[in-house]
Amino acid sequence: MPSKTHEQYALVAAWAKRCYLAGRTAMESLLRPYDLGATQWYVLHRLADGPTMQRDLVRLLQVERATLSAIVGSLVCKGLVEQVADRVDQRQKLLRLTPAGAKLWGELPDLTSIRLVAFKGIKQADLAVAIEVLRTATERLDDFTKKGTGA
Amino acid sequence: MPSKTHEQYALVAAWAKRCYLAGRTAMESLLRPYDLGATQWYVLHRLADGPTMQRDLVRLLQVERATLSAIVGSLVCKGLVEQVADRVDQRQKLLRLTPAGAKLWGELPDLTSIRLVAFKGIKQADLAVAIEVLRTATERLDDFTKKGTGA
DNA sequence: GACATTTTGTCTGCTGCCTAACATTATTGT
DNA sequence: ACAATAATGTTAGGCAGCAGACAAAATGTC
Repeated sequence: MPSKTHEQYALVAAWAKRCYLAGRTAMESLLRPYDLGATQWYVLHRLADGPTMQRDLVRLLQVERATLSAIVGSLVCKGLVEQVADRVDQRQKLLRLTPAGAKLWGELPDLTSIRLVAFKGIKQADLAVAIEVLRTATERLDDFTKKGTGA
Repeated sequence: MPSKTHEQYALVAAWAKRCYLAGRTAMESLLRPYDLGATQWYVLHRLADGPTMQRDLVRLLQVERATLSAIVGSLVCKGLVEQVADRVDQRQKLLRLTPAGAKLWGELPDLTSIRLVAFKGIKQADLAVAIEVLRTATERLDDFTKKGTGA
C-alpha cells in the first residue's frame, strides 16, 4: 500500500506531464492555422531576435541535436528559415529568418499570453517553490539515468 | 522586455517539461533490456492488479483513446496482454495479463524507486505547493484550449 | 605532417502524444 | 420499431522527443 508521501510523488510527476502537454496543446491550437508546431514557434521566436547558430539553439531550447535538426529541417523546407554554413567553422550552421519567415512572424498571434492564462494570480513564492521542486527532481533524474547507463 | 514574473512563468513551464521527460527517460533506461516503453509499463502495472476495461485505463492513465489503442496493440502483439470483447457490451474490451505477461511482470525491476530518487527529502509542504501550481495551470490551459476551439 | 579526438549536424528507427475521421455497437427518443 | 445519438476502439497522419550510428570539419597530440 503506497504511503501518503509516495502518492504525492506520483502526483507531482503526473501533473508535470499533464501541464507540459496542456501547454503544448494550447500553443498548437493557436498555431494550427499557420501550420506550425510549438517547438517550431520557439525557433522562430529566437530567430526573430537575430540570426543564431544552430548549436546554440540546442542549449537555448533544451532539446537534443537530432530533434532540433528535424525541426529546423521542416522550417527550411517551408522556406521560413535559411541555414548556411559558417565561414570560419564549416561544421556550424547559422540560422536566419527568410523574408517569408519574417513576414509570417509578424502575422502570428501573441503566444506569450498563454503563460498568463496558466499562471496569472499565483503567488510568486509558490511559483518559486514549484520551480525549485521541479528543478531538483530533474537534476536527480538526469544523474540517475547517466549513472545507470554509465555503470 | 520580460518582467521578472513572466520569467518565472517561463521557468515553471520549462522545468515541467524537462522533469516529465527526465522521468520518462529514467524509466525507459531501466526498461530498455525488457523492450518496454514507459507507458507500456504503466499498463502492465495496472493489469497486474487485475483485469481492467480498456475504457477505464484511458481515465486512469490520462491518455487519449487513440494513444492507448496503439500501446495496447503493441503489448498484445508481444503476447503480454490479452484483449477480449466484453460479453454484455461488445464495444468494450477487457484487458488481462497473459501468463507470459505475468511472468515478465515478476521479473521487472522496481520502478517506483525512481520517484524516490527524484523527490526524496523534499518537504511535503513544498510538494503540495508544486502539485497545486501545476494542477491549477493545467486546468486553466485545458479550459483555454477548449474555449478557443469551441468558439 | 599524420593520426586520434571532439564537435556539429544528419539519418534511421523507436516511443508517445495528439487530432480527425471512421466503424461498430449500445442507448435513447419518438 | 426505427432513426438519431452516444460510447468505444481503430486507423491514418503529424509533432516532438530520444538513442545510436554515421559523416564532415576542426582541434589536439605526437
